[in-house]
Amino acid sequence: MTLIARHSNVDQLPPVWAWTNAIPQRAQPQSRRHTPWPWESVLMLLSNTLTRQHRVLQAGDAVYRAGEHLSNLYVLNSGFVKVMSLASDGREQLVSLKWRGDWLGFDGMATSHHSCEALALDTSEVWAFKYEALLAASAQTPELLTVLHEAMGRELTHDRDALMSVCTLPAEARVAEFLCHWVESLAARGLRTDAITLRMTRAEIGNYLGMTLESVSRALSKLARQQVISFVEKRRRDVCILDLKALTAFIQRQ
Amino acid sequence: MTLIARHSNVDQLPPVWAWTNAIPQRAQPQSRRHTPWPWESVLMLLSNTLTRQHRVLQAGDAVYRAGEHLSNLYVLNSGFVKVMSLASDGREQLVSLKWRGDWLGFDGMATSHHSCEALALDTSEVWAFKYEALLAASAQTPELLTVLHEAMGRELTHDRDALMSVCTLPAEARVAEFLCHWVESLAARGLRTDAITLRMTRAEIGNYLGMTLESVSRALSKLARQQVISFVEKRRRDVCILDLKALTAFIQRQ
DNA sequence: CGTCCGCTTGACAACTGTCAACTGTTGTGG
DNA sequence: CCACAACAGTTGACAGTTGTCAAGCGGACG
Repeated sequence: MTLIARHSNVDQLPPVWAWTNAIPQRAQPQSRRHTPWPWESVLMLLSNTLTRQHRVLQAGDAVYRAGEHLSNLYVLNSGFVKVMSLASDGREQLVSLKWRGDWLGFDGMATSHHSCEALALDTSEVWAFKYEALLAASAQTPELLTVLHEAMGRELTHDRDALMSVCTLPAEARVAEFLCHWVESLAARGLRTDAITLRMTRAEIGNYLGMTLESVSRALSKLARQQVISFVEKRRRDVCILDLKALTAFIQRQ
Repeated sequence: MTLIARHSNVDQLPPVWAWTNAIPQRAQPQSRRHTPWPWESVLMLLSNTLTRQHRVLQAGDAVYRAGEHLSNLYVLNSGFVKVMSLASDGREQLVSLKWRGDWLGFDGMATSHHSCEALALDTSEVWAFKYEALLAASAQTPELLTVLHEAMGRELTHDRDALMSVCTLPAEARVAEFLCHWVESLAARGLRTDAITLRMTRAEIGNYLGMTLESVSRALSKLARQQVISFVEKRRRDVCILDLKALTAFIQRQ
């Protein structure tokens, strides 16, 4: 339990946060691509200008389902959500993972009907905003519109990064990048980045990264063998990041 | 020149259109995922509510470049544009192809700086709209905001379809899907769909689909060998769609 | 006319998927 | 409380798709 290694730059831990399982720490230096955004002030802006509806979800519950009419956009206030795209022939694709502060529901804007499903992977809380009300408020408050567009732009950028990843990187590198991106997401929210709790099966990770669950398992085993990561006891979903530099190096070569 | 086969449902050809190389025909039944949108009325709405700046580009010219400040959004009025995402380590990824009526520039909304490059693959004309002016006008005209958001939603949906394609389909199927999608794009614009002019090298197609140029070449050769497509004379970039049903069948099985 | 570039094709190698066996954990019902 | 089934994960052997390398062809263009 206390075997989790800590990065040396953790000099002081802030008070415990209402955040799933993870203990917050000082904000860390950000990566190049994923610059921090003031999601806390965004949440405040939203609370001040709009009425919201809170919704608590258990793991497995859907925020929205494919085909549903787009009536709300959502902001994830706590927990962890996966977004699945469904093809008519039965293929499923995990296209995005969402953390605190992320928006949900943009995939419904093209046709007014959601083209994806958003499923909670952990106990989660979302704030639901009526799409119409959001648009109306945006007309009054340009700041709100900017916030919305920034979020959409980030989603677009993320999807394209994902596409580049599966198109240009070999399987092992994709797994390494997956872990790095997870770390960045935690860092951007001021959470500790020395250990991550994958609340997904190997099959889900594999689907997300375009490979089989066996390849995911092998890649993780190799990273562990090389002391880049380690697992907490027998819990193979709790990953300690032993050497972030080595992990990022894995993305580039091989 | 006249060797191009015609689908039997072409009973009458409308007058020639100012569209690159392709001759328009009756609008065809749309696919499930890519529903038609009234891009012509969108163009009219835009011309009525905003001042626009026309810009003509030659093949190779950039609509915008990565890193540039987001000052305009663009609507492609004619021609053909590719959008490239650039990684800091030099990798390049063709993430999107744009036809008439498509919007360009959303990738800059996350950070106010474009994260991609948009390069003309053919002589093209874009309409540039000041982003600030567009936002201001959207506050006045809700219809305009809806149009904008629909376009962003479509882009998001497209990117996720692309991700699912590279993650779940084998190389040959991806090539077939690429051709099908091209046909759908032509159909959605009322253009003839029996022949398409790829204004891209095999390497560009391969980059787009996450495979090597050799794999693209082999896949196209196989489709031609099976009479699903054919090439116009020696021009290996002009593809006739002989059997659209067989082509879509290629997406599913193998 | 010669070079460069795009494309095709073959031979081979390598990465990754498939199949199978095994372990360990979790949850359920007798 | 235990036996059992179901599920998640790991690992090995093997096969197959796809990448790599190379050669050759033909068109475009100076």
